[in-house]
Amino acid sequence: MIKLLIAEDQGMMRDALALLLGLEDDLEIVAQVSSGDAIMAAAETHRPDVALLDIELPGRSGLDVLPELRAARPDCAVLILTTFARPGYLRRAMEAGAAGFLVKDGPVEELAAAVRRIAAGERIVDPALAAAALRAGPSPLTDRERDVLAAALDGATIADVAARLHLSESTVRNHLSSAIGKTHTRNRIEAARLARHNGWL
Amino acid sequence: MIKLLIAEDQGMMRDALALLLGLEDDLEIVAQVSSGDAIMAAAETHRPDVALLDIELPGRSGLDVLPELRAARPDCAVLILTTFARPGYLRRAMEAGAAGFLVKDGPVEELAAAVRRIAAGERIVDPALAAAALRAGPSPLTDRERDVLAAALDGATIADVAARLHLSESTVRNHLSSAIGKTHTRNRIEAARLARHNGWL
DNA sequence: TAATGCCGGGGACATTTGTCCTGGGCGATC
DNA sequence: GATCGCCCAGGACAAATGTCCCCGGCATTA
Repeated sequence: MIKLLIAEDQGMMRDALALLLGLEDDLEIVAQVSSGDAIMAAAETHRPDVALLDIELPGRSGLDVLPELRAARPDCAVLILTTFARPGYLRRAMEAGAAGFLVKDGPVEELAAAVRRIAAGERIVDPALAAAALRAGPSPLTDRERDVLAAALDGATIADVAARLHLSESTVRNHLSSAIGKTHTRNRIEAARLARHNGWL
Repeated sequence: MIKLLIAEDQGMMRDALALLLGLEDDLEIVAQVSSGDAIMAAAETHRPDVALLDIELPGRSGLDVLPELRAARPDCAVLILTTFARPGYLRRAMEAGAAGFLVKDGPVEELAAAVRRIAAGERIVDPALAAAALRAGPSPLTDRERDVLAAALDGATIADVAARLHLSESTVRNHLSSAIGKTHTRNRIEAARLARHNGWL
């Protein structure tokens, strides 16, 4: 019997996954959580064999929790299940020790199969996505450039970003300019969008 | 027997919905499509009693198809099922004759219940969302302002937008300035984000 | 020890953006 | 026929943005 933890914020998707996987004879859902903050506690109490983690979650993201979960429960395999096929997501997931990476686009049958293979010790990666990850390369951004881009993503002015990060406007300007150059874009909006698309934020 | 059409692009969600609803004795899935372009043809050939439409779809959006579907098959009730609880979405859906509006956050049980009630002629709306729709009011934007905002959403410069819409830069500037004023925001990024959030695009 | 890279900060400068004003054309409405 | 709102367009101007310099501090590496 493979014990499963599901972390997914969208109620309908979470219920559906739990119901469908629960129908399988060899699978058992031992925990369902809807926020990233709840993952660790649920993993500690229910000791699942496989954790199904969404990335975009309220609280901490699945990718954030991943390293901690791997450290605390190395025998629990992690399958990242996400809507967005972003190269940087895949890269970070694999570097943090995920056993698999699945996009929600595929048919549901893929899911149960992937869970079984992962429980058996295999690794699962979408080949097309892996290629994209290699093509896009690792993030060219420094930590600060990432921070500044992330803070500028919602249309904040330079003054806003400077205030939010406790930096001077000059510094913010310089980091932004540098990020724009590295991403070969024309302004911070394009730079921020590209960075988000590649999973660099 | 209630005949159902499902339009949903995310494979895993579509499969899960079809499977779960198919388990109900009084429901029958007669068509599943993954793009907005395919909805009309499927509705014509399979003549469903209820159509479950996602909004964000490749090709035409569910809201785009809605009026046409209502006109061609008035006896087919439409239930909009979406990830995003945007006031403008709800408003457009109801004005175009949708019988219900459901957010994917809720539990799956809601869904089958909603389908039955809609098939029986009732109307379903999330009360909290309805309140938000009334609070946000109708879109204050003119058609052109909407176009220009939508074109500027991805970080395009004014020159880009002007070229894309075959307008002069002055005109684009003016429409943007007007949209910024109407949305009480500080720049086009904020204006575009707010408009998208409210479902005005 | 020297070189390198990231970080925080500042100044000068050109470009872009946003605002306000003007104007003409067009369709709907009164 | 006049009025109103929207559309398109241009000019003038202030503010924000992006680029290119500069500097010093600090940690890692060669």
